[in-house]
Amino acid sequence: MSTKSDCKIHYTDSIYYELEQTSRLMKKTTSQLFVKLEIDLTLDEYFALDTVSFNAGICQRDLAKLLLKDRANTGRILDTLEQKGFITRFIDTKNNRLVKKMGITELGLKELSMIDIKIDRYLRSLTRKINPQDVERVHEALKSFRIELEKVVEINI
Amino acid sequence: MSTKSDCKIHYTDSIYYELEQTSRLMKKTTSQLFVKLEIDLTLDEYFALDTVSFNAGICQRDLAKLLLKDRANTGRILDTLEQKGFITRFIDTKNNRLVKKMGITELGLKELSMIDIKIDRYLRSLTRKINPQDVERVHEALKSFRIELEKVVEINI
DNA sequence: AAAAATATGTTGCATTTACAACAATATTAT
DNA sequence: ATAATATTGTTGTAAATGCAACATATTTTT
Repeated sequence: MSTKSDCKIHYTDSIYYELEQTSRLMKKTTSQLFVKLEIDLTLDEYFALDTVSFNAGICQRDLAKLLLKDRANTGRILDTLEQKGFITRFIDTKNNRLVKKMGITELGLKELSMIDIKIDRYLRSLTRKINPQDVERVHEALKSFRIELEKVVEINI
Repeated sequence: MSTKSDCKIHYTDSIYYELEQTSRLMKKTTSQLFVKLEIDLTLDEYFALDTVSFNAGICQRDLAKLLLKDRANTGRILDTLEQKGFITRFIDTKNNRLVKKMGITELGLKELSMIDIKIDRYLRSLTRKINPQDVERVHEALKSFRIELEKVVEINI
């Protein structure tokens, strides 16, 4: 029979759980924010647009790696962004191979800065309640942990 | 025009991103492990079974809160665990309300300890490569960050 | 030169997920 | 006492996700 005094580490006490929960909380907060501010991009579309904006001429696969999505999903997100006129896609070559590169449009830039202005106020009110140094400490700790983890896990995108 | 010298904090530099990426990596590692070890529970089923095992008599909604899933999903996961004979469900009352409580079965306990033995070896080989103190530091930092976050976000389960 | 392997993007599909609507019951307010 | 509200679990549904298979094109191997 199992009791709370087990020596075994249970799921809810693991770092796995803490990561999952924190990640979900962040997603939920930001998602609720997007609804409240009447932003008509999904979170993923916004992240993609932001990432394209300062990686001009990136190809889909490289973007997929940055966004942590597979190629199929990334393509679909880009489809909607292109259809909304926020990015343009064009065929080019990378290492002598045909790839689809992309860039942000004027309309996309306008949309992006509009969203950034909208959420900036809210994000600041959030970080006012949470000590920025704590956030930075977690961020740094997470990053080195993640980099170690990447050495162990095999990912194919 | 946006360049890499923007003062704006981009998605891929945010703590949000780091959380998402680390969380995904952990999930992928563990998921690959389950396949390799030929464990025929999904990750979520395993987490549910583990959590039920030391929260005997918990009701579905409370379990949903622990598992960070909504009630619908939690119910479906429990359906499969019950169908496989790893848990039993029974009607009881909590605060004078009818609820579905549950407990782990003998078969479930056997399955759980079998899985635990299987993955223990691998998890130890993982933590051997990553400094346990670093892991613990990240874990603690994450936890306090998450608790602060919970005060800000509204969740309804 | 031919064959095998690799890189890139797309399509199809099955799974997971969240959200809303619902049913049943119990509590609280009027 | 009746109506309104709240709690719990289930069902339906639309969206997101990841994986495998495919189509093309290029590089590497034989």
